[in-house]
Amino acid sequence: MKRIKIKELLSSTEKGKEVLVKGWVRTKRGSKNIIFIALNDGSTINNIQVVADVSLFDAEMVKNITTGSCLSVQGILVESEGKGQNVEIQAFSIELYGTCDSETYPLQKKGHSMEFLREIAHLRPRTNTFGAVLRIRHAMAFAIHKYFNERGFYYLHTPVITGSDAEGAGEMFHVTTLDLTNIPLNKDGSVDFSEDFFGKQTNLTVSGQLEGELGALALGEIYTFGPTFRAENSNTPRHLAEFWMIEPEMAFYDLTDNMDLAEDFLKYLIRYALENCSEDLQFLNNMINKGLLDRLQFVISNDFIRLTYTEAVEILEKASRKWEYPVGWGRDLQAEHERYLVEEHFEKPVILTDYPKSIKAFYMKQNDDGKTVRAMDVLFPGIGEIIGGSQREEDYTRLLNRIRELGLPEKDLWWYLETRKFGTAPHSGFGLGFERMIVFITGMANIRDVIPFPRTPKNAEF
RNA sequence: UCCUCAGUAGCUCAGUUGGUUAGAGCAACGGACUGUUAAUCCGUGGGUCGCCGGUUCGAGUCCAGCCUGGGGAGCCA
Repeated sequence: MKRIKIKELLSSTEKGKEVLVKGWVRTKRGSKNIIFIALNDGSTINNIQVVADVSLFDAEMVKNITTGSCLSVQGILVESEGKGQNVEIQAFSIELYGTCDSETYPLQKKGHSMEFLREIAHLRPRTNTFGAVLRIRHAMAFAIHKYFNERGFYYLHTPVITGSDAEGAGEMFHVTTLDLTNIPLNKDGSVDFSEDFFGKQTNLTVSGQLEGELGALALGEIYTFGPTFRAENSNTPRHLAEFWMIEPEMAFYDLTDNMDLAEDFLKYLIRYALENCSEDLQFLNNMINKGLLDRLQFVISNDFIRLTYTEAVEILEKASRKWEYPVGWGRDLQAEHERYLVEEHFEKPVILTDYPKSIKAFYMKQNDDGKTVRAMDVLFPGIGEIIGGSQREEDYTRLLNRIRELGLPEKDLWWYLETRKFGTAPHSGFGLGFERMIVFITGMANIRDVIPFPRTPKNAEF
C-alpha cells in the first residue's frame, strides 16, 4: 500500500478506505482497552488521530509507543466518534519504526521555552512552533523565486568565496587552507597569501551585490538568493553570523522604481504566506504572537510612507521627547529614532531615502546637491531595517572619485569599475534579509528561531 | 563589544536576616479508568544549587573571577 501524507488525509472525504500513514507520535492517551495516538508527519501542523484497540496488538509494542516514537500505521479512515477532529484512523496494523525513551527524550507534551529549544535544535523541528516556522520559511523561499521568475528576473549565483574585501559591509570570515600552526610570512611579517589555496587572501561573502550588478548590466534584471556571512560580534535577536539574503539588481531602474519593487515584493510575500500558510500562521497567531494576522493584513493593505532622510530628521527634531542619542542632519539614525518613526509617528512601514553620503556606501548614486545619495532603507515595526538599497552610481568618474575619497582598494575593484566604462547604465538594487522577513511574517521574537541551525558568536553547534 | 538581569529536579520556577534532611507545578515511571483531546484520579522515583576560589563554626543564600543564556545598545540584513 502507498503511504499517504497526513495533510492529504485530513482533507480526504473518502471514509471507509484503507490507508497507510507514517509519522512521529506527539501524544498517546487512553485506557487499558483503547489508546489514542496523535501522529504527525510534518506535512501539516495538524495531527491525525490513530485509534487502536489494545487487544489487537502486542502489549509490549503498545507500551513502547511513547511521545517521540516513530510509527507506520495501517487502518481504516473513519469519521471520528470524538470531538476535535473530523476523521481518524482505526488501526489494524502498527509497525514501530523507532522507539523513544521517555525518560531521556527532552520534548514533553508541555510547552517549552525558546531558549531551551535552541539547545536542542536537532529535535526542535518536531515541535508545532518550529514545524510551522520551517514550513513558512520554505513557502517564502519558493515565493521569492516565483515572484522574480514571473517578472522576468534571472536567478544569478554569485560567489560565496570572494577575493574582494571592498564590499564594505562588515567584518569577514577568512577562507584559507594554510596551516594555522605554521603560517608562511613575508619579509615584513605579514601573511604570505601567495601560498594559500587561491594565491590571495579570500573571505566568505558579505554581499553578492557587486557581482549582482555585473549580472544586471547584461541580463537586465537579476536577483541573488544565498547565504551571507558576517563576522561581527553581534549579540542581538536580529543578527546572525550566517544568514540568507535576497539581492535584486535591475538595469534602468531609478530609485522610485526600486522602491516600488521593494514594496510590491514585500507585500507579495506576505500575501503569499496568508494564502498558502494559513494554518501555520493561525497557530503562531494563537500561541506565539496574538496580533500577528492583523499586523500582516495591515501591512498589505496600506501604502508604505516614503520620505527623505532630511524630512525624517525634521520630524525627529520636532518630536517632544528626549533622545538617548542626539538627532541632527548628518548623523546616522539610531534604533530609537527609526522605531519612533515607524511605530509611533507613522505607525506604518517607512521608506527613508536620500541619506547623507557620508553615512552610506561608496557605490550609491550621488545627488546633484553634492551632499546626499540615492539610498533607501525600508523600516518595519519591530524589525528595524528590513531592506537596504540604492540607485547605484553609474558615472565612472564620480564612482572612482568616491572610491579614492574613502581610501578603498581601487585595484581590487577594477572589474566593478569597468562596467561603468563599457556601456554603463542607470541601475538600482536592494538587499532583503531573509530571516528578518521570516521574523516579521511568523511573529517570532528572535531571529535564531527562524533558521534551522543558527550561527551566532560562540555558537556553531549542530 | 558595552549596559543589565538570570543560572536550583527532564522543563518552568520558589527557596526568609547565612543554619540542621533543598521544595512546588508540569513531565517521567507504576496503578485505576470502554472514546481521549496539553485527558482525569491515586501513588513513586528524581538534585555536582553553572564553574573555580574566598569569607564563615556553617554558603543555594555573602564576596571576587570565569562560563552560559535572556533583554537593551552598537555594528548591520
